[in-house]
Amino acid sequence: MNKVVIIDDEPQVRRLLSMVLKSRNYEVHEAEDGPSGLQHIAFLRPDAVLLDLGLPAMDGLSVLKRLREWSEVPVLILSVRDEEALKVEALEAGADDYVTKPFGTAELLARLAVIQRRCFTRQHPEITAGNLTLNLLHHEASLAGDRLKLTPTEFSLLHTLAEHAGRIVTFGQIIRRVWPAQLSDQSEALRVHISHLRRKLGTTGPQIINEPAIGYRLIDS
Amino acid sequence: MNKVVIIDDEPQVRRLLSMVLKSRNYEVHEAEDGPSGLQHIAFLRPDAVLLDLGLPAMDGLSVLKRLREWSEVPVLILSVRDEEALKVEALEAGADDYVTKPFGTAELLARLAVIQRRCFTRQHPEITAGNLTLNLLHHEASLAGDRLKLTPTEFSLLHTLAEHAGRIVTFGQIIRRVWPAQLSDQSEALRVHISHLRRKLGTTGPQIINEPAIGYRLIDS
DNA sequence: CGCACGCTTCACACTTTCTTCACGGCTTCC
DNA sequence: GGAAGCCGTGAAGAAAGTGTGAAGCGTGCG
Repeated sequence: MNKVVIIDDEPQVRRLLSMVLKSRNYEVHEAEDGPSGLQHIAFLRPDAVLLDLGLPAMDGLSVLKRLREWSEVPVLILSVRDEEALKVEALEAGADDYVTKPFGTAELLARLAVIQRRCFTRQHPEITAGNLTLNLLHHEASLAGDRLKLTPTEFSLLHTLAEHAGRIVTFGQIIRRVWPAQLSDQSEALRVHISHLRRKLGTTGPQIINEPAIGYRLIDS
Repeated sequence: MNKVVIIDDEPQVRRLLSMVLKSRNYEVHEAEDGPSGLQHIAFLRPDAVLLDLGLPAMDGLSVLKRLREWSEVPVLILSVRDEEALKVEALEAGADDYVTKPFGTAELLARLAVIQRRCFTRQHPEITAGNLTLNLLHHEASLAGDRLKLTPTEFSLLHTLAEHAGRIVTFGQIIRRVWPAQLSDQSEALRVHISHLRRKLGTTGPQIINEPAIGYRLIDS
């Protein structure tokens, strides 16, 4: 059965969603704020998340960003606001789709089905490649037990490579991941960051191999 | 590079989209109606499609349904209409997302990135011919399990041949695929690259057979 | 304000890949 | 058999792509 976590502070919205989804055979779990929502997700490993942007205390965008540090579960954003800026921000932060309240149940279910159509290899909050370990939850990287000091961009870049360790990741894939919705060409910057990463990884850790005109590959050893 | 096909009957919309996407390093191809759009997609195998719902003659929904019979390329719907019924119908027919005109370029790019990221984690498109395997997503080729080190041109060339394994591919077809928008005659270079490929394929893999004055054919060994 | 930090841009040396050229072998056709 | 066209491949220069030090730019902070 499909598990869904709903994060919304309004009980009546949660009840409505819950009813609709249960009638479609979803297993529904509710949370009324960001922190408890994250806990639910970490514990239950749902197949999708419905997230309200307008939460008290910790807003939906922050929840999403935190979530995306360790999980790629499909997220459907719910919001009363119709501001393009917020939509874009949420999409850039890793949301999979966006529904504006009030919404029809048909549209909701259709969009939910779309974002779920992709089946994930569920993600551990930790990635390892050889003697390299990335803790996505805490944004920490360590090499053979020693803590690496990485800048945010470097971490994101290494994350992208490590996630597909051993395989080629194309320049386009990297740039879309590390610099989402950036108009200017980042390939110049990319080379520099690769250079920095290589220095920090040293000769004992995994190596970043260039595949000319295609991309990079992280290999153990 | 990322290939995108735009299907829209309004030239100014195509031009705007084309400009925006080209600045983001997409390779853009335009079509002004459904049938020619489908032809483009079939031939170019783009990484994403932007499809207008309000086309003359064959409407966007029909195009999408036809497309989904044989391709899973990510499709982003463009439409002036804001009817929920139509949105839902398009999403259910297999569209990946939906943007309502007029839209901001930032939102467009963000949504395009999202549906492409989905493609990134999707099942890897692979082509096989005998003991040769081409992973198009990662630009990797392997022969009996061992990875082949191919240059971009060699990969593209082998891709073209493998896609039609067993059948003749003419010089013209090859050159148009491997060197698009190249005016000078590449037949000299083609022979050299074929030579290199043959060496890398060795005697155990598929063989590249010359059909004099016509083209080449890849046959399983 | 001045400083530290991270990101980007630039310059330039270096590496890999692409194209061109040369030449010899092969096939076809008369 | 000979001429003409087609093809394969080594070698070398041209072009494209890559690595890295250093400088410039913006931001946040004491």
